[in-house]
Amino acid sequence: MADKDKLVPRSEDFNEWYNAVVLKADLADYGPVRGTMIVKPYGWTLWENIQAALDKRFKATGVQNAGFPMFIPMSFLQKEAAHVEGFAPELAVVTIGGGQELAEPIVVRPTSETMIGHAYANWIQSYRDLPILLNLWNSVVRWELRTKLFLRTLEFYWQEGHTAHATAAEAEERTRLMLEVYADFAINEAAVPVIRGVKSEAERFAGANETLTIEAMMGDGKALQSGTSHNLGQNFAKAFDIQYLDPNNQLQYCWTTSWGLSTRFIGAIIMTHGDDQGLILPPRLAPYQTVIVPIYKKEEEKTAVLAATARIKAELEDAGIRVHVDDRENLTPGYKFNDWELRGVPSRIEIGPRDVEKHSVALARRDVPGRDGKQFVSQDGLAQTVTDLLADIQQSLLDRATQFRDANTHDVSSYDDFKEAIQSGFARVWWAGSREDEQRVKEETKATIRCFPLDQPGGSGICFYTGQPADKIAIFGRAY
RNA sequence: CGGGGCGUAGCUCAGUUUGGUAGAGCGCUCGGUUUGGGUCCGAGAGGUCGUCGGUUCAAAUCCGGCCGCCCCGACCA
Repeated sequence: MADKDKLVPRSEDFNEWYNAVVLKADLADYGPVRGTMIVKPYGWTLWENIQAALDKRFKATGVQNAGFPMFIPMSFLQKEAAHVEGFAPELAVVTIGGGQELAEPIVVRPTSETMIGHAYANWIQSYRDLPILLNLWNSVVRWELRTKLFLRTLEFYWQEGHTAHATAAEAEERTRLMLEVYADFAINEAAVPVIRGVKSEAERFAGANETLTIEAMMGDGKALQSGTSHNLGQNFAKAFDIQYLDPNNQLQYCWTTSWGLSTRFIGAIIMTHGDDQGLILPPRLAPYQTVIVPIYKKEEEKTAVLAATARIKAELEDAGIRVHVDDRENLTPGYKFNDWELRGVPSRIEIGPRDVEKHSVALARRDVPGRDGKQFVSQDGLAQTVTDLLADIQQSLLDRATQFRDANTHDVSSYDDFKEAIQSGFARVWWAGSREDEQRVKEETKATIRCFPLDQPGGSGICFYTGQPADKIAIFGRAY
C-alpha cells in the first residue's frame, strides 16, 4: 500500500482527517459557491435514514409535515426584536426579481418562525384550533463567514418543528418532549451519547425564552450542539398576533415552540465514531449495513462464488439487512476492504472458494478494524449472525463513545483545573456567573457554557470563577 | 473584515530563484496479468499554467491590478 493512498490519521490531525473522510467516503463535495455543499448519494442516503428515524418519532407525538416558502418578506424578520438582531448579520437578501428591483427586499429563510407566525395568526381563532403541531423538512440559508462541510455551510438541510399551544405549561411540555425525541434518536439510532440541558442566556436562540439542547462530545474532545428545542413563550405570538378565544371568550396569546436538527448531525456521527481508518457508521443508520466482497481466481471459482453471493444477499435482505455486493472486477479484495472501511460500513462479508467449499464466510466488524475484527462463520443462520453482530456493533459504538465522553469530563473547582480540563474535553462546574462572566471565560479560554444539564445533582457549591455560592452545575467546553 | 499561505492535468504536487517546445505520481481509457488486506506490465487520452494588463525577440517563470480558495481570529445550527 502506498502511503499517499492513506487517510491522514485522526490521531494526527483531526481537522484534516475530518475533511478527507467527508470527501473520500463520498458523503459530500464542495459546491461552486464558497461555503456551499453538494451532498452525494451515500451522504444523502444516510440523511434519509436519519429523516426516517426522526419523522417516525415526530408523527408518534402527533406532528404533521408541511411545506412553507423559502422567501420571507424582510418586514417579517423585523417584527421580533431579538430575532432580527440575532439573524440580521447572516441573512441572504433578494433585491431583484425577474430583472426588476423589488419594492420590498425578500429574505431567504434562515429559519421559519416568522413565516409560521404569520400563518398561525391566520389559522388560529379558537382554543379548539389548538394545538397546532407542524414540522418542515427543508433547507435554510445563513451567510456564515467560516464554513465546514456538514458542520457549517451557507445552506443546510434540516427539519424545523413549529407548535402553538393554549398554555405555557403545554408549550413547556412540548419543548421538553421534542428534546427527549432528539436524545432518544441520538442515543438509540446514532449511538451518539448526548447531554440534555438548558442553554445559557448568551447561547440562547434569538427570540426564545429558553433553549434546550443535546450536546455531544466529539472525538477531539470538543462539543457539538446536535439538536435544539426552543420555548418561544409568547414572543412570536405577540409579534405576529397569534391569538385565540379561550372557553371564557377571552382573547389570549398563544404559546409557541420550535425545534430543529440538521445535517450537522452527520458531522456528529463522523466525529463521534470515526477512527484512523475512516468513517464508522452506526448500523441502524448506515446506508449499507453489510457489504459482500466476492473473491475468486479461476472462472469456475467465480461461478460458484457469485452463486453463493447472490443466495446470501437474498437471505440477508429477506431478514431486513441493507446489503451491497461489491462486484467491481478491476479491484483486488484488499483494496475493497480498505475502501469500505473508509466508508464506514459496519460489517463486511467475504466469500471465496474456500468458503464455498466449507460453507462458511469471513465476517468482519468495522468497529474492530483490520484482521482482528474478522471471524469465519457458517453460512447456516448467517442472517441471524449478522443481525446479532449489527446489534452488538450498535451497542459497542454507544458504549465506547459514552466511556470516552465520561473519561474526558472532569469535575473541577479551580480555574487552573478548568483550563486543563477543557483542553481535552468538558469541565463540569458550579456556576454563578453572569453573562459577562461567561464572555470573559470565553475570551480567556475559548470555552463556553454548553449547557446546564437537566439532570442536576442538587445541593449547592462554590462557583469556580466568581467564588460566589452556586446552585447549579454547568458543562463547559470548546465548541464547533 | 484583520493575520498567514496558495492558485500549473480529475486529484496531490514539481517546475518560478537564474525567462527559451508543459512535467511526475495517483486516477481515467484500452490490452494483458493478478485477486483471502491498497496487484503488476504495456499503450493512450487529458492542461487557454486563476484572470487582465505590462516588460521582452521570447513569460508558468519578471512587474502591476483584479478574482478565487485554504488555514488562524471575530460571528454561528
